[in-house]
Amino acid sequence: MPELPEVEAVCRKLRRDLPGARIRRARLLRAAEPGLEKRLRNRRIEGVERRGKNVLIRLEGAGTLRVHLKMTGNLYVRPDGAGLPPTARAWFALDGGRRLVFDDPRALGRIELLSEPELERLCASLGPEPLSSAFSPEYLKEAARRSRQPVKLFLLDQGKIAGLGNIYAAEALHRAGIHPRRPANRLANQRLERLHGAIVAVLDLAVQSACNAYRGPGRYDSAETFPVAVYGREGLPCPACRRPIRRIVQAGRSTYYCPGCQR
DNA sequence: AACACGACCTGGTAGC
DNA sequence: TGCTACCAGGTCGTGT
Repeated sequence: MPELPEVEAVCRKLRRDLPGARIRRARLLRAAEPGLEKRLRNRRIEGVERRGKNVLIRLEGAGTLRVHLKMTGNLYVRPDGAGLPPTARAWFALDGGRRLVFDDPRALGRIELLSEPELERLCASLGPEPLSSAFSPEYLKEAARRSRQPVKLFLLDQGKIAGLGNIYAAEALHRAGIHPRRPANRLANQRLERLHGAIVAVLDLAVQSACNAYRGPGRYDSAETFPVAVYGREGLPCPACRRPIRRIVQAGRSTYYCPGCQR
């Protein structure tokens, strides 16, 4: 799924097409409550934003459409004639003969309409944006100090940092030379500063990769261009020290790391 | 508080 | 070929 970088790429593309467009008709097959369709009719789209892994589409006088892509969701604008993939879970007829399509093979993604207070509550439940100034080394030190969680799980907690997911958390830990099982509150300040830099560097690069990796309808192929060091590479040599990458399971999810580089 | 685990869903692939 | 088992970039609710 899309983690922050892929969601950011989706938002940037939508931002070229959506602002100012009007929703003529909405079809929500299984991604939202059916009553939503009527409430979206003839609404004008004001803008597109991202918060963590959420796509936020602001509607004039009607609140904000929140789209969560979960594992396999994608959101894009196509001409009407382009047809719908069989896994399209929702689409929105726009003016100008275009369609906003929510494609989600695994059907875990969700669309909901949030009122202003609901939107505020959502945003308040999320930690700082890792690519904003709110995510400082000082913030990371303070947050880590209060958590005894293994650092990998700490990084996945959206309430602490918004937008990191399984791939880039593992990649950031590898760059920072930190073992994923190490408790967050037992990391020295210097190592947390290094982790902070690694998170920002990994996400910056991944956003670039995700934005450049556009290959065609509904694909997010950042993995094609992002230089993955550990994720999904069990048994393959670490690019830094050549020792074989290990896979462990934390909270039911795979974590990949290098036993040589990460302590 | 912290952690494991199942649920939500479908599809791709490795192994027999 | 065809079946099964397991895996998957996320999150939430429940139980210990």
